[in-house]
Amino acid sequence: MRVPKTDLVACDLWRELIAPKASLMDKEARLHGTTMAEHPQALRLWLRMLTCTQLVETQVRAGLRESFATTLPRFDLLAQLERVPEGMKMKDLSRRMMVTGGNITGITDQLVTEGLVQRVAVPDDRRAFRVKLTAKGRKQFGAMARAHEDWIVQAFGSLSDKEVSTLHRLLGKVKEHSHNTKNLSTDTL
Amino acid sequence: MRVPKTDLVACDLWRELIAPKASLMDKEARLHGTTMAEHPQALRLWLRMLTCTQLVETQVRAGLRESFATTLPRFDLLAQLERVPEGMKMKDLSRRMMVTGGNITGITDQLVTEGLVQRVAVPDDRRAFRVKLTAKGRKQFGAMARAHEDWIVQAFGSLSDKEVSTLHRLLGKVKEHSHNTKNLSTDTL
DNA sequence: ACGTAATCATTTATGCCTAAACTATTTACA
DNA sequence: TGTAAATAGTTTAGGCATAAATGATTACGT
Repeated sequence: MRVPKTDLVACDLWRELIAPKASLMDKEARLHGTTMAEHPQALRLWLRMLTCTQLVETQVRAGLRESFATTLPRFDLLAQLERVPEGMKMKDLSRRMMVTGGNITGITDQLVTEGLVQRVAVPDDRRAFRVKLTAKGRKQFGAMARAHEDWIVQAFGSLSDKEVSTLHRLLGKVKEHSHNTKNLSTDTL
Repeated sequence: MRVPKTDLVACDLWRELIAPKASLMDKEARLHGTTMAEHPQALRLWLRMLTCTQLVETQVRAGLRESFATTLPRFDLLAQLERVPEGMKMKDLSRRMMVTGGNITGITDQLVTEGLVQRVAVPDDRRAFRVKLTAKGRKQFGAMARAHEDWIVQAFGSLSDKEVSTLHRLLGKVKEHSHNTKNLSTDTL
């Protein structure tokens, strides 16, 4: 984690600083009438969320590296393919993994040289490939997925079932809101 | 947003898949008696959290790039320095930002050539530097911080105050748990 | 004191990730 | 049909991130 990376990035803090600034209502008014009152709370939430993500991600990355000599992006790509026996086009992988196409090219190249996936030509579109797991890839992913699941369960092991589902629900709202507003503001990617 | 990048990384999905596997109690037992019952729920939560983080992070990165021609890691480093007029040692920056020392060296180099920070020798330790903001750096960071705050408030704008504080509290538990267990399992970094 | 160990910063090698430019193909439409 | 636009994938240049090795300095134990 990482994202890691991206540009991940995370500052653990400079939190609980951020002097209380005036003009709270102005900013709130700009935000199509939400009920959010003081911004610093959202900022603190964001920084904490970033920290949590990075902590879990770091552990997962270390596990993948130490136990399987692989990386999180490669694991993620294999995971996409695992339940799609006929494979996926690179463009679809790009969309699903929320990364750029050039990135998919690189990760796929690695997995091809490791013999875990293969590129298959698409009959009716000579531009496109279909990336699919090899038998070796399917076997190797199985072992990684089991370990991965353990790591994640452990990472959230301090929460009750109810707390997990509350988190899941609230983050769902954040996700939907982000998806809805992103096309309006900056149409990146 | 990742983050970044990070090795950030995120797969949006292969979620709501993961066949219900047997041996639930075995794994639960391994987890020092938490109340977590079915793992897939934790996995789904994790993937959603990763997605949310990456969505917000992508927007922040785009904003920093388009509005200020800078990057998230540089912004994060400036943020660390902003409230510490005497500056911080590179080692401290590394710890606070949860990245490796070599990374801090690179980001600091960039900010030095941009004239936003400077390295100052530490009198009683000729190995170390103290990195501090220049006047230009302090001014530039102020503008970025204001915009950044707006973006974050907007990203969480669909949540009520209560929901924000619930999220903050639950993620606090995850964070503490991670901090407590990480030294026991893998002592990375 | 002196030598070993720890610490601070940097360098090197490698990989992920992006944005932007490019190639090749397909689609649309006039 | 022929040309312009869109699409699939790759390439390139640059920044972020890590792990591991190195150099310089300081701390420590005996």
